[in-house]
Amino acid sequence: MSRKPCCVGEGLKKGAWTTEEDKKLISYIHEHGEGGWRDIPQKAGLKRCGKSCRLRWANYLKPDIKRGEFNYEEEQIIIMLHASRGNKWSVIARHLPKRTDNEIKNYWNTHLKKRLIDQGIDPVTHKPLASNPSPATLKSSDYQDNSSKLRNSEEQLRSGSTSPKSLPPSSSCCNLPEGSSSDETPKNDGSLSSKKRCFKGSSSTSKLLNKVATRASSIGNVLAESMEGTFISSTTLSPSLNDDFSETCQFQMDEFDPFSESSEHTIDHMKEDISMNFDLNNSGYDFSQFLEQFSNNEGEETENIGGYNQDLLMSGVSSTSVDEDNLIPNTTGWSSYLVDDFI
DNA sequence: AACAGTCTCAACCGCCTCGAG
DNA sequence: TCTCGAGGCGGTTGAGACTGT
Repeated sequence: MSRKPCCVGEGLKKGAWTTEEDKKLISYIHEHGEGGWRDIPQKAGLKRCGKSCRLRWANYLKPDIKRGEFNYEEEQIIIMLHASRGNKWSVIARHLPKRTDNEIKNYWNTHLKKRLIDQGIDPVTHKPLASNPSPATLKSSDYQDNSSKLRNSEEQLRSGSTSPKSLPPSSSCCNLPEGSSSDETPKNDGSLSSKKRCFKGSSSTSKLLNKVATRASSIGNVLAESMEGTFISSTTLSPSLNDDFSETCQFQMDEFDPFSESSEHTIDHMKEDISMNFDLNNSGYDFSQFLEQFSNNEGEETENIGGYNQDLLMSGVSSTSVDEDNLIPNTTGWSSYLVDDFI
């Protein structure tokens, strides 16, 4: 059954919006509020499709939209959530306040996806591609050289003094002086592409992405199972989450600490997402227990130095691959943990 | 300086979901 | 229960910006 198009394109304008059109739309919505999109073009004096108006408002004009580049932590959230939810951009957007699904989708397609591929990680499955060049091409000296820079850059990120594109690996690989690129807006000064190319060549980035992918894969599997309801049926949850589950997750809620507001927000939405897919009350599942379990696993995190845990990545059931020698104690946060492991 | 290739992202398209009648 | 329409969503496109030669 074919549907009638939402707007019959008689005299309707398409393409880029002009400032004048933006003003009209903003003015109208400020006065009348959102909704009734089909009628808005006529009432606002716009020769646009209602759908186009809604998109323009939602993706660009809405006052609480955070524009500009994604910061480091936002990237981690996107990667993790993509691992668990796939291309559910609207769901991912709910975990990133003030970001639109369209923006996240674009950022994934133009940046994150390519970077994962470059590092030998399948952006769809978040598992290694058939031939993963990353670990073999990484030099341990690279990690050491970059570790301090990574810390500095991350501090900049936290303080909001750096632009997201000047991510730790990016800035360090380019050997740019501290701060030289941090306050630039690539889109304005044309430096975006050069930075991007630097990023691709970063060995520390390889490591970082592998670690992120590892976590993404882990939390992705857990969340996916949870949301499908198979987690409850296939995992012993009573009286509490079992050890296998803990090891499988490889995910410590403490790591969210540096996210501050966003981490709280993220966790809340994770609860929401999971609760939407199965009845937590009936199952006896307690999300706070879930979080507590993760927190209590501090120190059980395992990684393979110089590469990443292939078993973990490949299987998503990582409990069989634990490197006891590389336990990470006293993780103070997701980001610092990632950085710490470079040392 | 000119051209070709590449990248980015705003915007569009078409399908899906959900609520009202 | 069914139909219809508004809004939402994810995939795709293409103009403009940028880079390399």
